[in-house]
Amino acid sequence: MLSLKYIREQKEEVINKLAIKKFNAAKIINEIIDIDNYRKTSQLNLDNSNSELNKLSKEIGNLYKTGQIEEANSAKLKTADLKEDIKSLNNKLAEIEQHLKKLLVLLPNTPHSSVTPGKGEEDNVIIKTNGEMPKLSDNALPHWELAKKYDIIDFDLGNKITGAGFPVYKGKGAKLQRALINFFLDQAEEAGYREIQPPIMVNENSGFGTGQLPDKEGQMYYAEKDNLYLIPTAEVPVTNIYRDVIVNAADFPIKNTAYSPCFRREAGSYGKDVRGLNRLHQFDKVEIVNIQHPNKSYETLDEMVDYVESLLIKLELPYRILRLCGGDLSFTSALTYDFEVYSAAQKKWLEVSSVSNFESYQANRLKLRFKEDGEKKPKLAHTLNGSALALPRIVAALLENNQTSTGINIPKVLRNFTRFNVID
RNA sequence: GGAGAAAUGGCAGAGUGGUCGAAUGCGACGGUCUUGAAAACCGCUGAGGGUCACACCUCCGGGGGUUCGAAUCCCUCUUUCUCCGCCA
Repeated sequence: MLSLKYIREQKEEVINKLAIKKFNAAKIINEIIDIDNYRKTSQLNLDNSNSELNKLSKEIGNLYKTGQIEEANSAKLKTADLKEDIKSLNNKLAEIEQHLKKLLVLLPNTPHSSVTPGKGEEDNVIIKTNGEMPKLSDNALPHWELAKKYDIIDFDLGNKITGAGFPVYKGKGAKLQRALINFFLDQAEEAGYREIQPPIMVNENSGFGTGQLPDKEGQMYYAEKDNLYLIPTAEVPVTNIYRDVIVNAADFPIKNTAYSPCFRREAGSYGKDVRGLNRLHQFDKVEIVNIQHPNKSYETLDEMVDYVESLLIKLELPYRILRLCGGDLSFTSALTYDFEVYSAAQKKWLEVSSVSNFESYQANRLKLRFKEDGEKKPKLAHTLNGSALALPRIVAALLENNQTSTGINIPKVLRNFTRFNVID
């Protein structure tokens, strides 16, 4: 969430910036400021009453010590009203704070200055297109046909065991998954990321910390009995490692990577674009997460973009990079670059990575801070993350783009991992 | 799942009703000494609210209670450890 200080001090700026995200913030912000003022006066009242009670208690203690029992007893009587006040002031303050937080959580992150206005997907800015477009024969098959032909991914079987969107990878299909995961993790390690194997279920606090809760609650699978959520991305557990932590500024940038299965309910997306591997309820992904000093987070974002790009080049896939417009930017992000690969048989661009800077938006929820040299108070750090990469659409593009009459060729960089060169 | 013990600052570890936001040690940081470093010595060292700055207030796992007053007593939840049971 945005910090109160920022909202108070840069009210107009916040309103204008949120307008780029098509969010009308004026009313909420005015309410927030009013409530915060009320909070301050209530806090002051409470503090004064507490202070008075503390003084009285000390006096009573002294009276007892010097044997002035009667005086002590009569002083005690005076505390009753005060205690009553404190109790109700406390309750009131708790209510105010809760209300304030509820409003703060409604505000999305402000976009970076490079973000252009726009309605949605159609207004995203293509900043680069690269790689060779494959030339397929007229009888080229989409990946779901190829998956069946070579018996490597079984959607019907997944449907039987679990339901739609839970495919079963078999034989070389399963090995290809494992190869990609290992390739991505090895690459990340080479780029300086520490490998993490996180829990794939998280509690409510973690879901709140990275911004999935409360607003995206319906997108996560939820185990009611234990009050736990299946993660939609490793971003959630990995970033939450640093919840309530004051990190050492000398440790920046803090780089972690993790492979995890990801679970998404995808409530509300029917029919369109969901064939085959295009949209699943469970999929595999390697995520990279960075924690960085506010002055350097955009440098780091660029590095992450370069890194993701290097993976696509190594996999020999045609790709393009988009800068998301205000209307398509996620609730928590300040700036996001999407990567899409071209899946030649479907003749579609498929999103395979999303690299974002959240600035201090998540950090404020997480209370992830750092101490600057010579400064007394800790400051909020910046968090960033990106997919590097999400597997299913990579697999879709690899299968479609590399199909030949004799089988599907595995890209050279993966052959040490798959230990086969062709799926046939 | 059952029985018992515990949870205190970056870490270790005192503290069983007032003078405790908290001894002591280690670590970190600053300084003296040194060509530099180590050692030694001196100093400093939690977070949040509030203030121009102070004052003041809150926080000793979470929540609730007793009391004029709670790190300390009571209830409850969570977590950790030990023992038993079960088990990949």
